[in-house]
Amino acid sequence: MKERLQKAFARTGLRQTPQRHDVLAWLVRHKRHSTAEEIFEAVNRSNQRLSRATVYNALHALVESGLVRPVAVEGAASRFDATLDRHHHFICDRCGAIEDLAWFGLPVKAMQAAAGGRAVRDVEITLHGTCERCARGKTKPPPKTE
Amino acid sequence: MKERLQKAFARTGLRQTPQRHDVLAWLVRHKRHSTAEEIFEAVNRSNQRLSRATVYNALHALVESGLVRPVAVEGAASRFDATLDRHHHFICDRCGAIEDLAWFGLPVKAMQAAAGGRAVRDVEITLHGTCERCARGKTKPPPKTE
DNA sequence: CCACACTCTTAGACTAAATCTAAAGTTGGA
DNA sequence: TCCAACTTTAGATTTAGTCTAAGAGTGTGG
Repeated sequence: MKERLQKAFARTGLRQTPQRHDVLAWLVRHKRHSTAEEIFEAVNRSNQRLSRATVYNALHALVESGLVRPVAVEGAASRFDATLDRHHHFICDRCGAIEDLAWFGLPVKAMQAAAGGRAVRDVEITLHGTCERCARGKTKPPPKTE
Repeated sequence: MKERLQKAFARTGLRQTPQRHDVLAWLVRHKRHSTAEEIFEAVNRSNQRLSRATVYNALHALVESGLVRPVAVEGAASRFDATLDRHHHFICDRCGAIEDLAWFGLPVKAMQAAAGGRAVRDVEITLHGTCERCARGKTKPPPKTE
């Protein structure tokens, strides 16, 4: 694990500070999609002491170098995701949970046609719907009677 | 136009207040992807006087009823998008511009396989890369030399 | 091994986005 | 008309994220 992170840092040329290491390690270890605040608390709780600003700095550096990906969630604190493996996301309308989905390919031709002259670096796919827990009625049903 | 909005409201059963109308009208008329703040200023500038909270209320009601879609942008105020027509999005890494792309279909089977038992309501696709303006060097190049 | 330049981290102030609250205004149905 | 439910309002409040200035860490040339 240590080595995996070492390599990741080496590969991207990003200087590895203890703080950056801890942030990335947390994201790799915990597959949920944490907010900056959660990471801040979690890492501080364990060993290292690091400031809020450092969490943001580290996250930005990691995103910049591609080791971490921001998961865009509307109307809430953004979440982050170590992406040493490719995957898509599913967000539940009702409870807001973010789940990982297996990677599936895209219609590259159609996509490039739509993109026109733009240089595409990455594609982000998010499915929205109802997660299995919510579908089973584990959470309160939507207020609409209709 | 008026009628189009009328119909949209009727279709969803959402009560049409002047404020909601104005917010939706702005989004339909201006194809850029506005923030709540922009809408607040724009609508107030013209005719109606409406409070910040109302803009948020209206946007949430509209999103709820499907007339408007939030465009999740990490690390910035969320933007909104009247979607009476289907399309995807492109976000420029460098300048942050959000552009609409022509709709293209997805590999439905693979997608459903990845989704497993989850009920999918919608799919959101966002391409990331460099927009044409930035590619032409109209903005400062990235600091990396590498 | 030291000095210097550079990068990173820190605490806390600050800004901006979004929500909450309590009161007043609308609306439609009985 | 009257009532109950819903909507809007202004402004306070909460929360996310950035900024700043000072200090610590790192690495390279001497």
